[in-house]
Amino acid sequence: MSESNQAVSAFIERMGLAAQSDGMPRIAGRMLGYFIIHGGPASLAALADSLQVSRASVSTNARILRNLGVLEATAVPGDRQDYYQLAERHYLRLLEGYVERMGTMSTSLAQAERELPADWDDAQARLADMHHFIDNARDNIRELIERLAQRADEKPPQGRS
Amino acid sequence: MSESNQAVSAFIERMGLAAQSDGMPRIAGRMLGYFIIHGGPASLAALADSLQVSRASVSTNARILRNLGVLEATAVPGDRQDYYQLAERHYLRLLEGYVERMGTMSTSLAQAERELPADWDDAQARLADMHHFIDNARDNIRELIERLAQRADEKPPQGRS
DNA sequence: CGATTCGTTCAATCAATACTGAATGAACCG
DNA sequence: CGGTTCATTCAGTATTGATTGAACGAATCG
Repeated sequence: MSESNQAVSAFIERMGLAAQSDGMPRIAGRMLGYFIIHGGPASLAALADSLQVSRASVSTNARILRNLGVLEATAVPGDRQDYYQLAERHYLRLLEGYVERMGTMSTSLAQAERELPADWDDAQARLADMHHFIDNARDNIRELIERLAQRADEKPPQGRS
Repeated sequence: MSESNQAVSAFIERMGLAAQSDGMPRIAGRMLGYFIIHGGPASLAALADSLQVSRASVSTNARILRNLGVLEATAVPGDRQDYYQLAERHYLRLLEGYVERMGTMSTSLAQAERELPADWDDAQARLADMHHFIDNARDNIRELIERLAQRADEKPPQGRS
């Protein structure tokens, strides 16, 4: 029992670090870890209690995850607290985040190509090269997402607690 | 001329922001932007001067980019300064970074599966589900990288300044 | 209604980390 | 060899952004 609890918090903490290196607040990552382990709907109060952070933090980070589409709000009949649970195929959203960042990258490149003198031959070549690559990669990953989402549809995720 | 300079520094700054949202120091991003625009080998002194930052910053960020494989050291005959230039297909390295992070994610999940009680049915299911997805995505992106790297081999990038 | 229980927001605090200047050491030059 | 020019490292500063406690407003219940 103490064994498992140890493993659980280690995992949750690791998720926090991983989130951080992805440019996300650490608490958001830990919350995600919590849900992966404990599943099911959980109230903000329960999260704050379990992760030992303030309710304010839980509230703001819940919103972040909700906006990302990783968490979704749910309701428990007869209880007026807000409950959250993992969104179906929440991990797809992480990839979508990558795709989005590549999108802004792409538009930056396009803008540079437009605004720089056309006879900056070398610069234009490098911009176009990179731009082409990014768009290509983006399309591929997007396609990958759709393929994976579809495959998950065939064998939908199981089991609520 | 003032027009282009304006566009150049805007682009460089944008690259800085993009780098930051990827969890990288802003100056590293700006350096990358510099090289995309100006190409060719550049000395640390030139970078520091052009980007208006200290030599110390340029030095440490150059090492970061070098370790990432985005920049590579080069030499100019008759000049003993250190020169840097963009690595061939530097953008591939960015994707590789994603792949790597997915790798650590994957091992975290594996470890949790191992250390948690096997009869935590729901938790194990969620872990396995996510784990499976991540590995899948990782393989796909890795494959994508190879495909794109290969395609670039056929029509290798042109033009030095 | 009055009291209570929530969730959210906001100002303030705290922690992390990027950046800098000065010091150090290595490589070259006369 | 002294002198010079670099790059790097390190301790300190500054900035950014995450986290918190307190205040507020909305909803529920007796």
